[in-house]
Amino acid sequence: MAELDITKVARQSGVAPSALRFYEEKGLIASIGRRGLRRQFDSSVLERLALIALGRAAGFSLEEIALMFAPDGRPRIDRQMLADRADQLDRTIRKLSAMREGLRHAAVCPAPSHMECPKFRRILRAAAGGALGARSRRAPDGMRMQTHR
Amino acid sequence: MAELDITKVARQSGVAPSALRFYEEKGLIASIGRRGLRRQFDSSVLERLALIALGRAAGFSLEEIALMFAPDGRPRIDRQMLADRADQLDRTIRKLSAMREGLRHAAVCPAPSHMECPKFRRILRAAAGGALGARSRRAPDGMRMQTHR
DNA sequence: GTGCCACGTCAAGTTGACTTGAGGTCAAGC
DNA sequence: GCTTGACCTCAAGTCAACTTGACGTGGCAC
Repeated sequence: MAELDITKVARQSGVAPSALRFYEEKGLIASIGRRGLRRQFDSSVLERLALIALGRAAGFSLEEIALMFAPDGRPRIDRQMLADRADQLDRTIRKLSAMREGLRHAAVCPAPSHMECPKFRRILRAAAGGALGARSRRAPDGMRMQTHR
Repeated sequence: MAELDITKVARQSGVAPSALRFYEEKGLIASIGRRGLRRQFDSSVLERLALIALGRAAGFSLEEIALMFAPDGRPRIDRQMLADRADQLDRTIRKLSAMREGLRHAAVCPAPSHMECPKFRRILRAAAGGALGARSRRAPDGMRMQTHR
């Protein structure tokens, strides 16, 4: 395994150096040493970062992800937790699919105002019942994709 | 349309009073007046809150949602924006579906460690290419569902 | 008429995941 | 040998969407 400095890791992983330092501080990754001041990483860190990205994309927090790594550094992923998260993801996907259909309809709906469209109102009720009604359960943070910044 | 005070609106919508005040401050909802100090709302605010919830669930920020209401208070939803968001949602759904399959497989995978499973590694590469690789495009905030707070 | 309490305001705090800024250090090129 | 520039540390700032706290007020029950 080759050694990479933080800049190379950043370039190859797409993770900002500041984020890499942050991850190290949180124990999510570990540098293998220093060359002078500079952190050196084993190239396996790239795989680790991919795993972290996977976890984040699946909705785990960094803290939860940290718990998935055993002290020896190898992944120690709780299979039940994975199954639970898969189910949760499944529910989310269903909700988003409904949402997508709603948006798609609203985009082409001939009603002068969306509020006058029965289908839109139905979706609205579903959203009110689904996104909010689930009793103290927050709506997903959403799928913000860095539109403008 | 009946008048509701903030407590009733909170109860019926599931939105906390502090959040309702916050929404009013942001111009997302408007109170119809006061009874003494207390805000009174037209019952149509419930529909509005549902619309806000729908927008949030679809991934719009409060700011974006605010722009969807015309000054007269009626929804002024940009159909192109909806179509765009539907497409974005679609991409997100695809990504999450892949993720779900990955999790589901990992949960039952017989390999002693996930890193030794070719399928898991394939998913990992896909995640690295999808969630991170899209060049300066952030991974979705995720589908955190308030597990433990 | 008067006390209570749920409202009100406004500023500040919270959370997660980072980024930014100030000030310091060191490996390498000239 | 000295400058340079990319890295270092540590604290503080950012962003979104609210919540919390401190302190004030007025409608309603008694």
